[in-house]
Amino acid sequence: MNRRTFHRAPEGERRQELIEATLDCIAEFGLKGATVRQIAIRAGVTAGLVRHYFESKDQMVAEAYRAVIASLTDKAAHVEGDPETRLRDFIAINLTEPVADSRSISLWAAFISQVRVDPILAEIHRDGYVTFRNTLQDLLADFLAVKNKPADAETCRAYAIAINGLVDGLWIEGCLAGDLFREGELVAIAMASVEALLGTSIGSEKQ
Amino acid sequence: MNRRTFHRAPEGERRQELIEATLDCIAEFGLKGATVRQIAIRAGVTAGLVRHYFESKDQMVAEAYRAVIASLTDKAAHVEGDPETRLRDFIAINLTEPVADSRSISLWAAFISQVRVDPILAEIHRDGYVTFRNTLQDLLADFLAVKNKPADAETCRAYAIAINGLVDGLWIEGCLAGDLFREGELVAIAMASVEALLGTSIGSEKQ
DNA sequence: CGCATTATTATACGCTTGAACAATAGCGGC
DNA sequence: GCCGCTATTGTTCAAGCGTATAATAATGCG
Repeated sequence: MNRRTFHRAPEGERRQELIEATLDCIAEFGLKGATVRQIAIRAGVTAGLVRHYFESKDQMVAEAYRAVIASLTDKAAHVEGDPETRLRDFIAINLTEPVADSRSISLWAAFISQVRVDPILAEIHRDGYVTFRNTLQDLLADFLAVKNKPADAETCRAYAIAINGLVDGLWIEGCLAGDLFREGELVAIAMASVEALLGTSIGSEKQ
Repeated sequence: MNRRTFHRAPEGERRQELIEATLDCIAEFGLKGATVRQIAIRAGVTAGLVRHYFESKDQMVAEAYRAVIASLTDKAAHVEGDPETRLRDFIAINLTEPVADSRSISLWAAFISQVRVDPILAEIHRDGYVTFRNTLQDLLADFLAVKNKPADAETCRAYAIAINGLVDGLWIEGCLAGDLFREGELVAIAMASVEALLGTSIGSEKQ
């Protein structure tokens, strides 16, 4: 009756492994397929360990949601360069892998479907959404200023809502039916659409 | 030990009730909370009855997904009038209740998160998406023809992708954070955006 | 009205779930 | 090199899952 050998992982590392395993299971089997046992197998540990790192499975799932939102927003929030470049990069990043792929949207959708059910997830979601749209709104304000266009708060708000919607919608199309589009087609359509919306070139032909 | 009294429902009716109850449970408790027992309670019957109407729970859920897609697409697919009116109505319908509300997106997201997992749901999804985008593409072709604008297939395709993305994205924003917008704001932004994208008035100021 | 049909209830079964807990193996400090 | 600490294992438990099935009440037909 021998017990398995194992190694004691450094504190934060094992937590991160468990969160990653949670996301893998949700993406592969859906929320209801992401059981404590399945997650433990994926992480290469036994089920009991989950409760050593997290107060409950629900808490682990909530932290996994934070990780998903971070992966979807971090890259786009850290674009650099002049406003025009940043706007172009913002669009391109959100419509290209790894942000735009079927795993991302499976994870996103799994959590969104729980937002109405679980107030904790709802709060995490709201924070992420507001941050994302504010990032875009600031970016647009800088861009319009450079282009000598009206950049009052109300105008920027409307543009941010529209472009946020456009990017989100194209992101979904790309994630769910990527095979229906040609290479680079979605990014090109997004660039052209944003230029039409803002009535200004964003230099997308330079790309 | 008395047995409950009950009434024998006409064939199709009880099926419909069970599907509605399934959707109610998914919206309220999430996919994993939509158990056979919970669904039966919601429908006012006992759990055993489910298997009298459906081969399995999975089959019932798949039919429920078909019902969701129908509820999201039927109204918009049956707009009437001249092309300009149809385009306006198409946009307005998709961004107004009952299509745009938090229950709709919870249901939609719950199923989307399973599309990668379940091939049957994937097929239902694909059919719905293609139909929806083709409806929009045909509508745009009619509209552009009336406006004496270029309406070749490639142009219509690009416009359909962009506007479909825009409408989907605004739909999500409205569903998930309706309280962040003023009454009619999303529809107004959508109309203005579509006009900018197409470079043509769609008569939205008449509304 | 009585009978056959079947929609519906009620109960049971085997399995999986999240959680609890005692036993133990790895590891850092001395 | 041993020892104490604790991260990890392995087992157990009650609850809930989807499904199967037998009993029964409602309904339509002669």
